[in-house]
Order: sequence, then C-alpha cells, then structure tokens
Amino acid sequence: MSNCEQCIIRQFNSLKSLTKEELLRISDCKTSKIIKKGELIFDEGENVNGVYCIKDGVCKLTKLSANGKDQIVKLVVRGDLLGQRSLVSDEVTNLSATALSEMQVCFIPKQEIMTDLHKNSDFTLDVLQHMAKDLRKADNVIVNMAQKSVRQRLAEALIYIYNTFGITEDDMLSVVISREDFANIVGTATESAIRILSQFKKDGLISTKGKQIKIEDLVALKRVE
Amino acid sequence: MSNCEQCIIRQFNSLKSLTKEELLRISDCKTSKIIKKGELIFDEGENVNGVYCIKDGVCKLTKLSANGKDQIVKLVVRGDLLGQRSLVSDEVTNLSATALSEMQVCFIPKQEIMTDLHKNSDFTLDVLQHMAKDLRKADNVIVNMAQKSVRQRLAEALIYIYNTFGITEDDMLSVVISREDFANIVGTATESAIRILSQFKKDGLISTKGKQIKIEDLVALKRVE
DNA sequence: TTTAAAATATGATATTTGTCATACTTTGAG
DNA sequence: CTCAAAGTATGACAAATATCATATTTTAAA
Repeated sequence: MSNCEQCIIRQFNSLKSLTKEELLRISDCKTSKIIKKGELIFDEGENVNGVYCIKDGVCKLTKLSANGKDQIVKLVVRGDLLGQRSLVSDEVTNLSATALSEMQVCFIPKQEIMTDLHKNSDFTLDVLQHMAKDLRKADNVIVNMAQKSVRQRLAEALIYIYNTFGITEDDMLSVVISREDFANIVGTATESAIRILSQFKKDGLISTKGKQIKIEDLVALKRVE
Repeated sequence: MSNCEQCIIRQFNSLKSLTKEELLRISDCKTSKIIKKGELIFDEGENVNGVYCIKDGVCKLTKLSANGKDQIVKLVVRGDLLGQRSLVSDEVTNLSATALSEMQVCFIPKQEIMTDLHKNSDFTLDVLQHMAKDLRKADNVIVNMAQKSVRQRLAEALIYIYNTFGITEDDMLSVVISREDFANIVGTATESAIRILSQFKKDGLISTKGKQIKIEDLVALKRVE
C-alpha cells in the first residue's frame, strides 16, 4: 500500500495542504484501483461518495444532452482530483466519468476527507482556489462554444491535447481520442468532426495512422479560423 | 448606514454564515452604492478588490471573445455576491460586470472579508458550496451551447428571465434586455436573435411593446426545438 | 486468423445561422 | 418638442453545419 505522504501526485492538487497527520489517516483508508480504458467510473445521477486522486491516465466528464448526445465538459488528468464537488454538496453528481485510457487512481471515502474540509482551513481554501480556477476555465469554454466555429474549436482541442498530454516517441498525440469523442468535446456531429479532421489532413496540419493523430503544423493549427 | 445583521439579503448568500461579530465589522467597513443602468462595475483584466452584495437590480457578467463580441456568461441577481472569485485568487478578473438595471449594492473590501475566509470555516464552506453550484450551472450552459439550436437557447433564455425576475403589473418581463444582449446570452448574431424573436411573435409565443417582452404561451415556449 | 462489429470516411442534400444592406422605430439628450 | 443616434426589423444571399446514405478501414472478440 503506497503512502500518500511520499506520493508526488499530491503536489498537483489540494491534498498538498493536508498535514502529516491528516495524510497518514488518508493513507490508511484510501484504496488504490486500476480502471480499464472505457470503464465507467461514475454515472450522472449517482452518489459519488468519495474523491479520486488520479495517479495516471485520463478520463472524460460528460453530460447527456436532451438530444441524446454526450457532451464532454472536461478532461481530468494526472494530478487532478475527481469528484471534488461531491464533497461540497450532498447532491448526486451531474456528470458521468469514463476512462479514456487505463487509469491508476486512489479512492478516498467522503467521510474521511470531510473532516479535514471542516477543520483544516488551508485545505478548504485550496479546494476553493481550484474550484475558482475550474469556473474560470468553464467561462472560457462557454465563450468558445458560443463564439467560435466548429473548425476552430476542433483545432484548439487538438492543441489542448498536445499541450496537456504530449506526444509518443513517434510524435503521435499520446492520448488517443475517437472521432466521436472529438465531436463530443467541440459539440458537433461526429461526421462533421471527421470531415474537418480530413480537411486538416489534406491541408497538412495533421496526419493520422489509424486512430492516432500527429500534429504536423502547430503554427498553422493555431491560426485556424 | 444600514446594518448587515438586519439585512435580509444576507440570507440568500454566503454572508449568512458569518458570526454576529464578523457582521458587525463588515457593517462598519462596507459602503452602499447606487449603480446606474448601463454602468460598468468592473472590467475584464481589472483587480476587483472586494465583493459586491446585490441588494437590488441585475447585472451581466461578460467576456470579450476573439471576434470582438461580448458573451454573457451569467446574470447576477438580487441576493447574489459579485466578485467572489476575486477573494479566492489574487488574479485579475476574467469577466466584466455591467448593470442591466439600476442597482443597489454594498461593497465589502477584500481584506476585511479575507480574514473571515481564513478563520470561519462555516463561511468558507458556504462559499465553496455556492461555487460548486455555479460550476454545475456552467456545465449546463456548456451543454446547451454545444447541443441546442439558437432558437431553443433563446426560448430558454426567455423562460429563465421569466422565472428569475418575474413580470410587471401588465405582464411584461420585469427585466428589460436588449436584442443585442439576448444575442450575447445565447451566443448568436444580433440579427438572428431579432429574427427568432420576430418569429416567436408571429407564432404567438410572445408579444412585444417596444423593448418590453410579454410571454404569451409559456408551454409552447418550453416545447420549442 | 477470421470475421463481425465498430469506427472512419465521404458524397449529396437540407437546414441553420451569419453577413451585409437597408429601412423603420424608439429613445433620450439638448 | 425635435432630431440624431441607437436599437429593432427584414430581405437576400453566403457560409457553416447537420443529416442521411453508403463505402471503406480498423479493431477486437471468438
């Protein structure tokens, strides 16, 4: 069983604000899990009774829209805490979480961490700061959705994935995302996403090998309108 | 000078979690202001060095997009706290705030309320809960922007304004919003918003008198696709 | 390895939305 | 009260995007 105090991942999220004693307690009650690619972590409407600390891998947070399509609201990455909001409110979650790659996570039961949220104000403030940052990002997503073209949003999605997850030895984006998921990130029809990616390919902005994508011209991708 | 402890507005926001002593201190340092319709409260990129408690009136939070259009991200109403995020982070604000009607507000300097944020964990948790709720709402906005038609978003905007602000004696929506602002809420061209509102008029869903709008058929408006 | 299912690709076409031009109406400053 | 400016309205057309159909490729299970 790994020790939270020695875990580097903690430095990336609010858990860094916990005291040694608190960390020790968390270490004892947490459970480590491997989550397979494609696995549902929790579903919209469920009670999420704890927080996941992401040691490795990526997952998508989605919300089902009225027309039956999943909209990807956020990608959760290594170092993030998943389910922070379930701590704060007693409501069921409004989002589903699904692994996009194999994931290594630690699950911390809600009641354990709630104590700290009430007693350690450094920790509470840190959670608050992260949430404020999330809210700021959400504002940007709203503006982009409202004001930019699908083409532009797709180009930005590629850049985001490039910046966030980097590339493999052969320069492919190291996180593989299906065309459908790309469509669900930018909020368009799957066919439209495929069509635009094909166009990007023709224009030499990207190249593909199966589902894998390689960014060939980052500068041009940033200029897409 | 009005007293925070006796102010009902406080019940609607996180200030209700402050102690008597804390409220007394806030009462002493706060300043009451009247803000005129159309007045800019703060601008994107500014330091907001305090929190506004909205006693009356409405304002819009906007963000300038790359194409030069303002996107309305949120409407802030009576009872809300404006500038909560400025407390949490030391960054400049990412949004502009502009009054949509005459407003009555109390301004509480940042340093005064920061003390409470560090010491009173009930207050901090309450702020956290409000922010979690805002984030949840932002998720919904993202999904709506991504998946619903302009027509549908406009219908929902009308319903939202009806539900949030109610109607006058002669059944008009009591908050008057320009066509341009409607367009900036749903993220479309002003002409498109005007066109769709005209269509709603023809179809008997709404009627207008100048800038004022009256909802004639709420049920049909809810069914718009 | 084989093979059916899933994912990707692309054409044809319909629909939605944006843009530009122009006219009409309302509002508020002087 | 007057009138210019701002806001609202509408047509014509262009561009973006969705939808449906169908073909091809890739993936993964048996």
